Amino acid sequence: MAWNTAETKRRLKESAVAEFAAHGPGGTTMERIARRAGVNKERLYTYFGDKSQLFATVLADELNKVAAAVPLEHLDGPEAVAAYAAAVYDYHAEHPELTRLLLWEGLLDLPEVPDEETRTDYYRTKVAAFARAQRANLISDDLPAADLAFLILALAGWWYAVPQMARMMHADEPATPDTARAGLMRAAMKLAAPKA
Amino acid sequence: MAWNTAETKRRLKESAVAEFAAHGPGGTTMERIARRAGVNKERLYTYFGDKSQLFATVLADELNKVAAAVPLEHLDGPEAVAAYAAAVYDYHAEHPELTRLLLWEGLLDLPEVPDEETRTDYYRTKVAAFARAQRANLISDDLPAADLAFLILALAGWWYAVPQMARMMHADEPATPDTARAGLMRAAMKLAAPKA
DNA sequence: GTGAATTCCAACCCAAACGTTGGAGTTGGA
DNA sequence: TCCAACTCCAACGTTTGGGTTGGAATTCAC
Repeated sequence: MAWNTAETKRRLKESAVAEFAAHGPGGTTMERIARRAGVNKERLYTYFGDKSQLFATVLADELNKVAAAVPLEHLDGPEAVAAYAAAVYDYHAEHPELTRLLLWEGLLDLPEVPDEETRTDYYRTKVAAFARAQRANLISDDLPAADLAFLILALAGWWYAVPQMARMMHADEPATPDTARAGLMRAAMKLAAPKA
Repeated sequence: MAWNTAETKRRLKESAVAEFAAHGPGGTTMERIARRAGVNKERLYTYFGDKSQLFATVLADELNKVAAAVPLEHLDGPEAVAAYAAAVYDYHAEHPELTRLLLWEGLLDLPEVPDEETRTDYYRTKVAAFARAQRANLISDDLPAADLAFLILALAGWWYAVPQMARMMHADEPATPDTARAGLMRAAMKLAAPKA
């Protein structure tokens, strides 16, 4: 059988993403990552360095995707903000591993984050879109653009950050993904609505 | 020196809360918990069972506090909702360990949570307060009460869940705890404002 | 084709951490 | 006062898991 280093690396990283997302940096073992990829453990060390380096690599590569995800060029009103919030919500649903990596990164509370520059730039473009819409009087400007953008993401992300709280708060009338999504859109719209 | 089992237990649990909150279940060692408490490791096992039992105990005891925290009897309008949001935000700031435990619990994604009954009841009272205010036409009723309450908590908690994202999104105009708090209150008020 | 460099793995080393044990000190009741 | 029960700890056994090594299979340059 021929060597295929690119494929081996890919498999290892894919496996690392899954394991780190599922169990966090502390709960993950190099052994398991390698086994899941069907590759010898030693490959991890030669390709990616030790465990913490591997974790940093995974964070940098994957969370860049999160920051870049869900394109946002033009916001022409509160409805567009609601649609954006819904798209972020859907993105979380489709990529639970990335959401979990993001939360785990938050818990590490590093003074600086892998690839902070690039990711900051991505977020900057989102904030800029909100700021433009504010200047054009298309959406409310009583919150700083960065706050507004951040809080929209909060509405979408909180469901995934504390699913147990979501379950307990909705004990009497269980929330489905659809009702959650609808409520989220309505809330986003209200946050973005310009004063009458 | 006289024995003092109650005090020993208290010290151990306090220490466990701090360690688990800081490093998560995976990153915490029984050794460190015991050392921090100035007690022998073996005490942990006789008093609390193994590591996972200890973690479950800590979660149950401490997260009950979170659910019960920030009293909320009567909401007489959007301003009261904003004040509640701010109080929750302040609570997170004062008890970062509990916030972190909550997030860690969320990441474990257990099918059931320690002490789920009791905690559900606490959350139920919060939702009920929102529902009462809605029926009295004091706040907006275009969102289900549970959704509204949950999203208010989202606004307050997201800052602590993903501090790195907060930092990156506010790169150009750094947010202080005060500006964050002010923005949060404004947002909460808008979510709760009845339609004109 | 041959040898140097590369990819891969089984087996190993060792430190860390979980959990236990045997025994010494302390208490309280009969 | 004596002993049964309890509190505590130092030291230990064992497993897990991070990281390495020696060597076999493969590739590629010449």
